Amino acid sequence: MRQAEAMLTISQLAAYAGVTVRAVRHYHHIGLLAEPGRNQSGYRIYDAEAVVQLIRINTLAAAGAPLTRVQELLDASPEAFTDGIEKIDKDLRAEIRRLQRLRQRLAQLAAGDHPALPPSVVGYLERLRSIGIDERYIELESNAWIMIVAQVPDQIDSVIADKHVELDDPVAVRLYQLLSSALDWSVDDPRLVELADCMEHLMVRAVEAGETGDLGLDNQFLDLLETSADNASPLVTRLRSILQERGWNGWIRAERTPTNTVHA
Amino acid sequence: MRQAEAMLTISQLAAYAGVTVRAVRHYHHIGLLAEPGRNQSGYRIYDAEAVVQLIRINTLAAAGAPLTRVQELLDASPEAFTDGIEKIDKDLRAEIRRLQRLRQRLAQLAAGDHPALPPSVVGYLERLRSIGIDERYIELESNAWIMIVAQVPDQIDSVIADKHVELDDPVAVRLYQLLSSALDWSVDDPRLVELADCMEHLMVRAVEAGETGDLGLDNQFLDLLETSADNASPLVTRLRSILQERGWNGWIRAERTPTNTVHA
DNA sequence: CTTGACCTTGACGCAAGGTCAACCCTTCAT
DNA sequence: ATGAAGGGTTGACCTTGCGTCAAGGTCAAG
Repeated sequence: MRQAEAMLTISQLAAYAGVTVRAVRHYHHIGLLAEPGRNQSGYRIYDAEAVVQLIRINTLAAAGAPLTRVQELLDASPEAFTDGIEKIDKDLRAEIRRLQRLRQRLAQLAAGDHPALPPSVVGYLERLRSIGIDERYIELESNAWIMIVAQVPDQIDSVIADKHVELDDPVAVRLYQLLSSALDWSVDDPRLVELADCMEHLMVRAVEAGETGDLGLDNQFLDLLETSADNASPLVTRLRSILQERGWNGWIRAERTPTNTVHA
Repeated sequence: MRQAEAMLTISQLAAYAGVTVRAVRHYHHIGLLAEPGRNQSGYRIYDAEAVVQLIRINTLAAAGAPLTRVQELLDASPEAFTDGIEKIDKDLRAEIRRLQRLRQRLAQLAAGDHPALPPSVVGYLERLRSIGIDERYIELESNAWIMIVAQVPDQIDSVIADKHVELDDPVAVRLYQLLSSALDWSVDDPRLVELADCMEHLMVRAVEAGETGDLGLDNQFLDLLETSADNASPLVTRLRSILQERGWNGWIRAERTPTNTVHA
């Protein structure tokens, strides 16, 4: 009777330690918290030691330690215990940093930013935007770059550097502006000729500069643009035929005729 | 063929988005990410849109949103979407604060502090320590207080205030010092008489002051001390008989004989 | 003497994947 | 051309840390 007064029921214990009754029973079940004595009716009765132990368990578990690890720690020597806590604390700090970085990503998501393109690519798209390229075209580019980055993530920065060099040529700027506005052209728009001129100009320069287009990946990129453009508009068919009339074989790829092929 | 070059396999997709292949398939399974097309051999092939979507999913899920909630958000209007993100961010901030508080608790655990006693009790134990009480006795007190707090958490501060008043009496201080050192006494230690004197003194004062000991909880506390003391040492038996010879009935409780009972 | 709040064990459910198994493609070095 | 490596496919069970019934026994209060 005296004993009983100084003892706690499971719900009192749980409430004190800030856990659920179910959790306490779970801890008993897996042997993490020793089964206490029972009273005459089979109720578990707990003493202060159980409270202390349960609070220890809860603290460690709440900090993210798996219950098996908690078990180990509680059984360990004091040094191993503090070592273990230090480790958990380290993980905790890492987790906090992770969550903080995540908040930034969330903010970008909310702002509608395109996620997960490397900074170099984002910078390049910014530059396109700054020369007045239509947002829809940027979207096409963005998607294309995602695929490229997915396939060759490590070469991306050098590729982007090349693209920046390309944009130093006013003709290239003009080309992108035309491509962008071409999204709204009708099939027989006369500006297509100017577009073809720009392309030819750039292709000639590329051949002169000895750019064989053999990066492998740049080819992929061009294939890609080609594909999406093909799907996008019949204008492309016209463009292709214009260039073919002038003796250009591949569309964007710089090779002229079977006679003066640039690469095998 | 052109198509295929601009497409990703499931492992490429997963790697790009920073998730496992299994997770992607899981998302397909629960309808969170649309099943893409297949190539001739039945492989799933993904486009840029899938990458973007998967990164959105991963960001939200990593932030702790349940996948069903992620689903809802992705299907929701832009306003609902940003609202939802705001909510998630709020939860994230709360989680970060929780983890930071947890780091403090962990530090206390590592330091060997007694966890989860309210500040008032900790202060009281400090005071006992400061008057030279043995650490083992403090441990007994600590356990006792845990049980008390567990049973009546809201009255604890006023109880502790009373205890502080009690300790303003030098006799009480002396009593605790004797109790503390009694842990090492042999059964027939002569200082037990002084201990009994102190107790009697305090009990007389209590009766004079009209303290009926009717807090209900204070009684519990005393029962408790009594119990643990009983278990602790045969000295208690002697002490009890000494006090009974002097006409004191209950041990620590302030009631003298059947004739002048203080409470019903 | 009946409520209503606890307690008991036992069993199933859940999220968010991990981890086989058993099999089919593709590719590359031999 | 061949066979091993290294993708991919479905399907089904395993895991963690409990939540949530179900089907009762217990206990204090009106």
